[in-house]
Amino acid sequence: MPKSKYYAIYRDLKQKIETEDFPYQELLPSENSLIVTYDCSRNTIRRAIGELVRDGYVQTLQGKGVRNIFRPVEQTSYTIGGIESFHEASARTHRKGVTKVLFFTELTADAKIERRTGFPAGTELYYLQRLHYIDGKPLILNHNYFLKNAVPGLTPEIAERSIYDYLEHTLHMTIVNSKRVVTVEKITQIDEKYLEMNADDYNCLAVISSQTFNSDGVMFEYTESRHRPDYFRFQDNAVRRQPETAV
Amino acid sequence: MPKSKYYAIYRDLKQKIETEDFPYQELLPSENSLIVTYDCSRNTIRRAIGELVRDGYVQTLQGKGVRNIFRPVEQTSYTIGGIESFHEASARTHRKGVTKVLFFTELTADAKIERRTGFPAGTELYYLQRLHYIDGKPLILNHNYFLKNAVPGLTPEIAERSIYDYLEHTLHMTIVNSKRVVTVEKITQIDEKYLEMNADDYNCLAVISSQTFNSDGVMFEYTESRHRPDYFRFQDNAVRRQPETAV
DNA sequence: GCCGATTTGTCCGTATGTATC
DNA sequence: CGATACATACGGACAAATCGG
Repeated sequence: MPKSKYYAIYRDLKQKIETEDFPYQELLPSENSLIVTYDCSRNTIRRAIGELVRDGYVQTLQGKGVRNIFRPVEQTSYTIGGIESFHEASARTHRKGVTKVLFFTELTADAKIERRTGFPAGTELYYLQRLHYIDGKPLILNHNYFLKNAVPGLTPEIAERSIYDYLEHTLHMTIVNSKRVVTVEKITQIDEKYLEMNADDYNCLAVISSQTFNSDGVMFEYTESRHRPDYFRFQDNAVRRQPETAV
Repeated sequence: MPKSKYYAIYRDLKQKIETEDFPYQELLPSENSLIVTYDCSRNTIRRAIGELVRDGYVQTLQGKGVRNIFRPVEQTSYTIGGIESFHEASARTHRKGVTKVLFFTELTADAKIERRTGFPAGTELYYLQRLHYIDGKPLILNHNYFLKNAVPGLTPEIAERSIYDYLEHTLHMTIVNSKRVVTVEKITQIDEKYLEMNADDYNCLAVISSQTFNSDGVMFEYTESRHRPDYFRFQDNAVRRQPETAV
């Protein structure tokens, strides 16, 4: 948990915005007054505010101030920008998350797996299929590929609990970043069966493919998360930069 | 166009990474040496590097350095994090983008539109449907709602060229941020007709709903972009923050 | 295991530019 | 025009992580 000063200020401001201590559409206190409030430097305040901008909580306006534009939103969403395990996400949204391991094996990557995952052919991997239930409903079917020598000792029991917890707290791995792509794909018979869908209804689902890297710069995980479309929702806040071609 | 020093350094480093002036998986020159190279302060370098982290180009490792993890990727993607008009996006990816206006009208929001868009009932709006072609194929069907009094004088002719260009260069509006949600929805007859799809094949499509705000803090646009699933691709780079519940 | 050099992370203070009112 | 507010940039100090001797 980041215990830095800017992060504490960021969380405090964020919470004040969420609880409407700062009114919607109004300007927050100026940077200079926040400096006094939090007894810190200008840079530290600006850094906290910068995070809030990325979150879509506020917009900064040169010469005017910082406006609160936060609106509460359905919490079923997967928010972009951060990496979260399934268990962390369900805890954050106060839902009951359960994971069932459908399949667990070791295998060696071939040409087909290389194309799909990016792991070179010949790499030794763990491959597993897991089904995630939220409030009792099977909503996400995961295909995970883990680099065997980066994740030694993985077992179905661990996979049922939390792999990220195992990686971070037992193996002391540092997870750094994850490149993700959202696409829409045709449903397969496997999807239909486990996600309890009917191809006469929706015949597609939302797929998040991700390549995750640790602090050694190695991609240790490739995952394809297949989401039931009627419960899928992915959020983002984009900030406008003046285009290169502008006057 | 941001002409600040940090931004110039950011672009220079980015370009050097893309052209492999810095080798993949290796560390970039240290901050101290970059300070000499670019004749600037440490903060300025750090800011440029921070942007590269957000882009997923590099990862920073305390005590070690900054590692290049950039891999070239298909350019059909919509990248997250920035706001781009359709014309800007097709220029960036060197594709031929054409827009056709299917429908253009003025209307007043009712309860149904309020639920869908967030514009209060009674608000006067422009409503338009536009079809975007990429390299001759109709790939995106847009439903746009614009706040009439924020976007006066909008015409079908402008909508065929570029509305954002009109907003920024004629009306001198400053577009600030956009809240977006990606979902998967059932195809409609309209989609089927204009996107030249067949519901026996894919019966869903990817939908990006966005609420866009200007520097007065008013939401002036609600748009629903309906994408042909076989050409849809949305990219993201996520950075791991240590979870709150960590030891 | 320890120490020192290197490198990134956090924080502070200050100065100047630019937009708003 | 002046006061206020955010944006950019500089320089310095110390902490924390890494690595080699």
